[in-house]
Amino acid sequence: MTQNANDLGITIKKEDNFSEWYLEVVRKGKFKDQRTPIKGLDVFMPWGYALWEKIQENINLSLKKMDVKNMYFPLLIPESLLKKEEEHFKGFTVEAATVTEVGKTKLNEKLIIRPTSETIMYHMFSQWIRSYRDLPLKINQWCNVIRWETKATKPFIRDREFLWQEGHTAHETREDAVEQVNNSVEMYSKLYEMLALSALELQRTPADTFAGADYTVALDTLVDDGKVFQGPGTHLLGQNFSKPFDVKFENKNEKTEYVWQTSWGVSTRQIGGILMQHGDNKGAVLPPQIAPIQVVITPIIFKNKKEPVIKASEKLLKQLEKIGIRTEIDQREEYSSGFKFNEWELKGVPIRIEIGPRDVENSQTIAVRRDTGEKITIKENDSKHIEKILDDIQNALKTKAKNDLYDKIFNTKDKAEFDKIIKSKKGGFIRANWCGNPVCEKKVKEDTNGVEIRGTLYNKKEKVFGTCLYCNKEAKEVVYLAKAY
RNA sequence: GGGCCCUUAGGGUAGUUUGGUUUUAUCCUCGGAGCUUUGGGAGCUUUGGACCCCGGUUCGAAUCCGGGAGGGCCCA
Repeated sequence: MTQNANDLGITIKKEDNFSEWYLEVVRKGKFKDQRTPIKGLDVFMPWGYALWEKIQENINLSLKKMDVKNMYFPLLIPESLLKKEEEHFKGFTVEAATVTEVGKTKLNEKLIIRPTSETIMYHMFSQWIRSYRDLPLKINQWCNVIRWETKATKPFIRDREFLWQEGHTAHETREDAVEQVNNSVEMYSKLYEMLALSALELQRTPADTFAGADYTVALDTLVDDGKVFQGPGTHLLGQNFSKPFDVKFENKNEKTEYVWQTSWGVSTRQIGGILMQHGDNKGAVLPPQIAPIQVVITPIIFKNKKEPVIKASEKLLKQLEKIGIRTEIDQREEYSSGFKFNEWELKGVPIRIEIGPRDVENSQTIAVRRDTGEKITIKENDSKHIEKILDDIQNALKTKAKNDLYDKIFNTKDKAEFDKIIKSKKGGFIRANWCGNPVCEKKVKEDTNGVEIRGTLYNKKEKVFGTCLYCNKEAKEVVYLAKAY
């Protein structure tokens, strides 16, 4: 290998310096380009954006099943509107960017670039909803939001601008709203199947609940360095917004009531999660279900032997496309085969197929698995075999993610055990018991360099098996703790 | 919120400590043109491309000082 080869590939090992490794994967796999003039506002490169499109496809299908309609709301929110729900306002103004002037004219009122759209949407909801016949109202929007991080940014994981979907629903009863929360959580766990990520569905503590919500459920994943990575969140807003925003309806008994609401979203942050979880020292490893290209065919072209190789490649392409496998032929002649192999490995395409003159003679091809590097001989016309390998890869990644998660949940029954495991400096989740006192919650985070209570299992009441991890008094809940990204 | 490090072509770097005819800035890679190649990052010829920004010190600044912006790491 030459010096050149080193520079083109991943030069930092995942196990040596996780953060730097991650940045190389993002850059060299051409997922994002960070070289913009403004911190935390990056360019999504086609390969990175294609992943987002796959996530959108998956979510849009689920939305359709739940009868949620896509809409679009304005980018700017008058400050007075954001202020209507006090907790919400407090939670978001710190990172909100505002528009204060146009040309040389100062605006009468600050316009806030949406950090999330509850307020602008519910202003409209109050005008649309009159009767129980208007409910449930279920809408979603795909958009960008701005949350101005002041310090550390990290592509996909912590950006100042990111893309997401935010779903918002209004219901007649609390029960209906809770059911929607359950449906949304299920939608996200389905998405996680596609991403081959494994997560705990955790209900956040009151201190960590979405600003203005009754409760929040979020999917927490572990990444390789043992830190927790927050995935999609779902919030039961209750009537906290419908009251200040005056979203009322007349029920069947002709009585006026406030609606019950939910909101939920998943962002481009997931892409970072995929790269962190599955990537290796050769670059990204994409789960087949989300990979924009699942199979890349690299014809090995020799002078005078080009025709049959290209012909065989095109034939295989057609076969694979016929059974719905996203396939591409890399016909570029200016690059050597070795160069192409490495490049597709950086990008994380699940299977590479090599077709050279020798293979054409033997009526076969060589498939190489991105996750294991295994070389598999595929007989001509056996495209089903390729399909099976794709399934195998998806399952292998999923299983690994699951093991990574469950291998890193450590049980502690009291303060002594908890302190001991903190000292041993393992990453991952700590499963412990908590008295429910927010003071203990706060102190624990302070004393442990940021290991925080992430919540309790959602919809699964666990039996307390010890005393509070901080005060050692009687515990009320089983909680999961971890250090967060 | 606190601390530390970094910024030289598209990417990676040498030079910065000790300011100067070694500086119209090194090497590799990269882009263009051409020829030869292609089973794990091919070779040759030719050509192109950079001192983050603003201000200060100085006869003279990539180099020293101040500020800003951008990038990164660690801690709360």
